[in-house]
Amino acid sequence: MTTGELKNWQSVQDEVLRRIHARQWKPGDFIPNEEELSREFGCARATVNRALRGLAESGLLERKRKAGTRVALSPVRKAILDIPVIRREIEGKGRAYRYLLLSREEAVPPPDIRARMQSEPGRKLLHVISLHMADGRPYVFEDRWINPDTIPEIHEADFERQSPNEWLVMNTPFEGGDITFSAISASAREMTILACKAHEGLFVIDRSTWTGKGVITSVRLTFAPGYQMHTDI
Amino acid sequence: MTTGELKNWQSVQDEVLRRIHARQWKPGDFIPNEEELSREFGCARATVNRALRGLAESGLLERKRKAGTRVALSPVRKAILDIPVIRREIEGKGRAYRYLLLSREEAVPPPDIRARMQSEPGRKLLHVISLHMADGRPYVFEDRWINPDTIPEIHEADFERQSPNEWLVMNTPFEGGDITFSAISASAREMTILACKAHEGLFVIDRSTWTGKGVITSVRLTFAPGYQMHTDI
DNA sequence: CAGTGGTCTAGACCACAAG
DNA sequence: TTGTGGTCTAGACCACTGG
Repeated sequence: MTTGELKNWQSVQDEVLRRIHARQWKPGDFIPNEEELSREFGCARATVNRALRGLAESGLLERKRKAGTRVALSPVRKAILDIPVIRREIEGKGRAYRYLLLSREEAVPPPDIRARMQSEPGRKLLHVISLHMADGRPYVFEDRWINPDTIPEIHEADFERQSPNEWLVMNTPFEGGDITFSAISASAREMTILACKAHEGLFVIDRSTWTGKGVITSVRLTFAPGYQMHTDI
Repeated sequence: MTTGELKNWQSVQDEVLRRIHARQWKPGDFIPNEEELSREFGCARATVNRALRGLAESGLLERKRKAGTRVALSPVRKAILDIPVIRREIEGKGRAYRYLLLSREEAVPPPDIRARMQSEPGRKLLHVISLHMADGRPYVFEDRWINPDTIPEIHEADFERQSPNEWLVMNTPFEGGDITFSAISASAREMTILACKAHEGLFVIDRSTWTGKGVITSVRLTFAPGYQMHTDI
């Protein structure tokens, strides 16, 4: 069967995907090398490379020099989650955003926070607690520690008007970080702030971000009951 | 200041990142076009393109034809989550994997499942419930519906030996799907199966996958207390 | 050692969108 | 209309790795 000329990398990728889904190329099989494919498709090898590279990045193909390219046996699928600013997330759902600063103080952090932020024992950090609301109802509760050493301008920030979440995103391009997703059961504090029932299951995101100068901030976002994080794969 | 010759796309990308982090190029700023940068760095335009394309995909740059390339104002960071087979996830943590089939039957699905799987009213689907254990303790509880119309070979699957999770990954390369993450509070059923206390917060993943023939499967994974999903950004 | 993917190049044309 | 990114090409060399 001839497939005609596939002149762009998208159509090459589509054709490769088609063959995998049609099980013409099965998991574990080696597929022809780039040079052969480029001859078959009537395009340059670079075009085939572009197509296959994408599929390898998404985990569907495994590529090794000398060995060749094979269809992944157990494809590790990758889900891509967008992490927008909370205000945008709420407004994006067509709901009215409101923000409330609950507290702002300098304090010595508890051991777990201190460890995550690699700050010295006894050193005070900025502790900001706030609430984001959608259509007047609590949406997510933000408990954040900020290291002023890595971001001195923080003292000029007005957290009455703008949430630390938004201020930091706009003012400190970070270089790296990590995110942890988990679930907790609502305790008295969450009950009060999020206006939920005792022991409701709550979705939690813990996030830390850093630059070359060290850890900037560590935050726990506790979402109101019913929150869902969704993505396509 | 001269940066010398940057001959590969990685070093070009690093240099661009450096300038953004050093706030030489600030959020909202336009950066020089590809042709200028390629002259400055002493490399081909394609090399600059490769470097900038990656940064645009990760959300740090915004590129538009004719307009040019600018540093994103509010970078929508993307977290990439690996979704491995559960057995691999457990074994990857150095823990002993065990799998238990709890039930397997043909049944008419409840309305929410039927809607998600786009199956006809009254049509029976395969319903498989199973438990994955790590070091002898419940790890995650798998409640899965499978549409035999889209994957007839399912009847040959031996779910006593291999979990539906693994069987499906190995046997049906899917074309698309969606994932939802949320939290619930443990009810009697979860208490029994996961051996946890009442009302503990549990992490939940709902996932559906499809091919051109329709929805293959829809699964709810309910994780034992303390489960965390982690990634770097 | 040799075969495969990974990358760079110089040049070309195309597609989109701002003015 | 025109400037910018998006892509393709043909060829070249490099880097890794299996045999």
